[in-house]
Amino acid sequence: MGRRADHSRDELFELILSKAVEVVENEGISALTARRVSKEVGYSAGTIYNLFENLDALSLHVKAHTLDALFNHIKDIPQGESVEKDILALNAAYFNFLKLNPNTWGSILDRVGANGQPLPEWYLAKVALPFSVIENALQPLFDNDKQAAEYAAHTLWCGVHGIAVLEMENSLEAMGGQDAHMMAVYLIKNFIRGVKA
Amino acid sequence: MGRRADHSRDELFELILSKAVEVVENEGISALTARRVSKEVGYSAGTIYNLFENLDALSLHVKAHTLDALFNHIKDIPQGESVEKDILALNAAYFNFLKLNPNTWGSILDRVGANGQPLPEWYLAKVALPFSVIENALQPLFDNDKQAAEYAAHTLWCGVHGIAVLEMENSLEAMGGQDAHMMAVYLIKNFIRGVKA
DNA sequence: TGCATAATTGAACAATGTTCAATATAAAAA
DNA sequence: TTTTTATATTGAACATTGTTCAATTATGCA
Repeated sequence: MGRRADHSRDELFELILSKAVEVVENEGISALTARRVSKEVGYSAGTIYNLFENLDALSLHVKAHTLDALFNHIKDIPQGESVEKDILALNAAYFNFLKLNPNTWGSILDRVGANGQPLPEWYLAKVALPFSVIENALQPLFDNDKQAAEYAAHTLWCGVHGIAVLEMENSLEAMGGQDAHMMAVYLIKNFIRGVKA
Repeated sequence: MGRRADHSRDELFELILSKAVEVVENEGISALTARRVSKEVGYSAGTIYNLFENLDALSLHVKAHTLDALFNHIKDIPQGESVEKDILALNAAYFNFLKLNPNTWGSILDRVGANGQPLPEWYLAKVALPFSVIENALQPLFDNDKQAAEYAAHTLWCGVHGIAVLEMENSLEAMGGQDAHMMAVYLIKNFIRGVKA
């Protein structure tokens, strides 16, 4: 078959990406294969390679989509109470997102940067967005020192991320099956108290 | 070829495992294939399946080996100064280990528990060992409350782990390329100060 | 020595990512 | 409208993967 009138190049890009997201949401990143996506889209496997350099590129876009969704999920959380309450609200929203999206969020952990290539700028920018929300919430602790708030936000949220990662891979089983959300609460409370002290 | 006198069953198990570790150390987990390991060992690929249920089982043993190595790397770090100094010494050793063993440590993150199966008990026990070292170091902060020290150790070290994870996948690039070790120091100091307060 | 047991092989299968010559269609030119 | 050009799409093909298993061969024992 030759050129179709079905979709423009951009439409096809979005179509493939949306079907890929759907597959990952429903069945996890391991189900994301060229033939599987092509079947969902109604094109042959080769067509995918016309729009994405390779499968890694496609899965990177799926991950980017998840980062967008996470950002949208936390960016409008009501803020303005105490720093601790604000951060804990973001934390709750974060773990809520993970519970709602185990497969897509799990895909973020899979083989990121494992191909040796550095992550592209546009992707790193999406990684940074959720962190910026935390930074804003922490800012009052640091007066007008943006650098300090940024550093604290990065540090604290990497920590929260670590708890989520270990939960995701079922390693929290090794520690009496503690609840990840509550562990994060404990980490946050003590971190903030330490910063204040 | 039939049964050889070269190795006993146990010897062959260890031989395969040690070659697998070697491959992962040198080239990363993605180089761990049945044919590759079998070539290193001098047996056919089928033989591996005589000793390991499948490749996931082999790679789980490789990861377990890494956990052992990590535990051995930190278990004799001198302790007995202040809690903060003790923990920071462990932290330094931890990041030193990661720097020395990027491929094997990176393999720990790869697809753990992604097959849907729960992790076996013997593996979870190895995950728990390094945490117990942290627990001992934190104990003085909690008098004789072992539960509290354990919970704090789990929480804090999951946090440190998270920083290490993001560094490993090059995502710290998204935050101005901060030094992971120093971020962990910052997290630890504030956490301990918070617990003390 | 011969037999039973078990270990080892290697071919085979299905599935994967990826490439690319052939082809069919749409757009442009005549 | 007809012809030409350009390009999107296919599907077969290749290399590599995990995994299985009948056939084979070596070992330990009777």
